[in-house]
Amino acid sequence: MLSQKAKYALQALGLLTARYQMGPVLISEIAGVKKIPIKFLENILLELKHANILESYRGRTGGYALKVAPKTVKLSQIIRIVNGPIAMLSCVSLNFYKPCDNCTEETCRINPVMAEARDAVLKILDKRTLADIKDIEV
Amino acid sequence: MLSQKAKYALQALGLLTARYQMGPVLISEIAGVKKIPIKFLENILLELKHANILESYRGRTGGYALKVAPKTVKLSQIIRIVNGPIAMLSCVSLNFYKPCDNCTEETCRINPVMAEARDAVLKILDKRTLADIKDIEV
DNA sequence: ATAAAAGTCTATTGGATGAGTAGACAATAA
DNA sequence: TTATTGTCTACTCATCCAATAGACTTTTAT
Repeated sequence: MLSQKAKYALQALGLLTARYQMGPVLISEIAGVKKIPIKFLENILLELKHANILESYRGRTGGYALKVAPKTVKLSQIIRIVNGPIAMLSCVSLNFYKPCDNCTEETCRINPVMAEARDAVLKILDKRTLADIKDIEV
Repeated sequence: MLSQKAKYALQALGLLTARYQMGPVLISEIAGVKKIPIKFLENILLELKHANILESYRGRTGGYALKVAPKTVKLSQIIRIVNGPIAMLSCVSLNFYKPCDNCTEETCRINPVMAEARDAVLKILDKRTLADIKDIEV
């Protein structure tokens, strides 16, 4: 299951996508619309900024905005940033690979099934972008 | 990511599948072969027994054994028992459905993507059974 | 009978992780 | 120059997970 943080991130991005190229949006506005604790949302947006998904402006007319075109940001990318690996086992993770304890990958029969499951999910999450989760009403 | 408990469960089931219809296997033997803490493994096997996947025998010649044919037990079923929902959001879970907070499923654009991802995983995990993760050497 | 060996079950511990908070700081526009 | 906004580090609190403890029941072998 996705973490609360990941859900909030996707919701916030849905709003920011709808406001793409319409100037920065205040953290407090996003928090208000999406019912997200503001200080928690700060952390999340900052993390997405560090990952180069968002840009921010400080001072009076500050706020957050999408840094790149919505269609260029895959959902798989967002989930990896705010939620971690997509695979069910670290030993089949493409971006967070780590061998299991006591698991010889050569003879392990679980590994190939989980690799297949990972590919199935990625097939979905790689072809969907922020444009697909854009808020309808802004 | 699957929990440690789920990994251990799958490993233990791999061994018990290889020993199907060969009499009960001691918890201590499974623990030894698979390097699983014995008391932890006890809990896991008991849970699988309560879910009617395993049967047990007490006393001198006791142990655990598969209760049903390996091919009849889907991996999706095992994962739900020892790890919980397969879906990434509770609001798209088939077996553990629970609406998200503040999430109106009618306008939510994230929901349908996650439903699609869930189906993709289930397509894999529903067609694979214990027979597919059976240990090679016993 | 009875002792040894096995699973059963409830409760507890310790550590890690997650959600959320606090507060000082830096930058910017009016 | 001041109010407003984001930045950053650290912290708290609760929950969950992995693992353990120990008393209990059942069964088999002697």
